[in-house]
Amino acid sequence: MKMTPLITSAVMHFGEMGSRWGFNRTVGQILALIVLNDEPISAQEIADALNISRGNTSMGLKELQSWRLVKQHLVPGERKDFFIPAGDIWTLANRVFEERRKREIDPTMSLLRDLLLDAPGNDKEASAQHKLNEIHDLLESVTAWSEELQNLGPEKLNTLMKLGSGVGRMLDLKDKLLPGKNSVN
Amino acid sequence: MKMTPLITSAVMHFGEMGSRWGFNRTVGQILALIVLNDEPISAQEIADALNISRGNTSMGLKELQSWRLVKQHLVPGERKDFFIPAGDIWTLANRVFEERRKREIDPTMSLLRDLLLDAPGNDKEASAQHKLNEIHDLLESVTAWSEELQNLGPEKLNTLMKLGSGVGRMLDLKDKLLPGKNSVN
DNA sequence: TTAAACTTTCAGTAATTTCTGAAACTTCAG
DNA sequence: CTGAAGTTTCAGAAATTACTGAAAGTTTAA
Repeated sequence: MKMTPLITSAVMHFGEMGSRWGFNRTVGQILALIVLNDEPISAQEIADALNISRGNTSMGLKELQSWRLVKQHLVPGERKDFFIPAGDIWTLANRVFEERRKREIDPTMSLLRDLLLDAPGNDKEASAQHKLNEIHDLLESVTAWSEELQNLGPEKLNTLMKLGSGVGRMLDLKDKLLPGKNSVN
Repeated sequence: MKMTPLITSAVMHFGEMGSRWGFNRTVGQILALIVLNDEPISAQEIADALNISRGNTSMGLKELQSWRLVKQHLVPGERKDFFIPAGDIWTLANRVFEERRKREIDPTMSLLRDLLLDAPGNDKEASAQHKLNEIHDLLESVTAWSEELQNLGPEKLNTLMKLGSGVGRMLDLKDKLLPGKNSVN
């Protein structure tokens, strides 16, 4: 399980970026190692390759499983657990996206909903509430849309993304062809 | 500058979420306070309202300015600086998005480009490189697309988002109407 | 040019987060 | 059963990140 220089660089980078992506250094490193490795890899091999404690490895793997980024792969004859990525690159990116939405947006939406239920105590509060409402609506649109996009599936999503500036033109086109169909939601 | 209960709750929550959104607790609190406050507010008032040191306040404001989320607002007669949001809610959300892309995606794209330049040393490296390439392409699409969407401007973007599941249907429609126009990029 | 009013910086401290490793637990072959 | 091979947990140590407050810096009115 000696890492090649290329893999080492990538693993180290994913470690450094880890905290910006919502997990910590070792979790990022473990993820990179599992993704870049062609073979299923055991917890012990991971600990050795990254020079981290067995306990830390176990926690990192647990977290990656909670993010649904890696999964266990049981090898028939073997006693120990092996790990592999939970899907292709596209799937993994999606999972990170979704999981982050849950952690970064959902709690705020829920708080905002609560705060908007109370009657404002005075003008200041009324104005603040109005702004909180704007934030809530924005987050709601973004959430709904991201779910929509996920439902499109990889192929269509790719078509849409590759469309580039064509999206703008397409919207115009649609307005001409299907007037009054804006309220699809 | 006594905060009302509503504003206090919101400010505290934005503080707690701060770290998940890419900055720290006080920065989140300061942002919320500036956004929810109708009047421009001075650094000293912020420090008092949040019970944080003047130094910390100054650093937080500096960071928020580097994110282009708040800006100075010079009041004619006054000596001190006042602060206000750098735009409406939509603009602010966009800035956070953009700024995070810079911090979370761009460095990785740049590393991946470098790693893909080297010739693979063996089969393992060749395979890893292939995966890194996939990641690179994915990030590139996402980046390009998010720029595209920003160029659409708020109104069109909103139309697109509100379209909901209509997007899928629209893509089908487009294929029928404009066959062979997929390669807009 | 002075000094009052304000801002920024930064060394040291406090708070938080991550990591280790030993102990407890689980599973299974013999 | 028993113990070997493995995993998980968690209290404390280490590392990182955030915060304070005093000192240095800046600006402007007089």
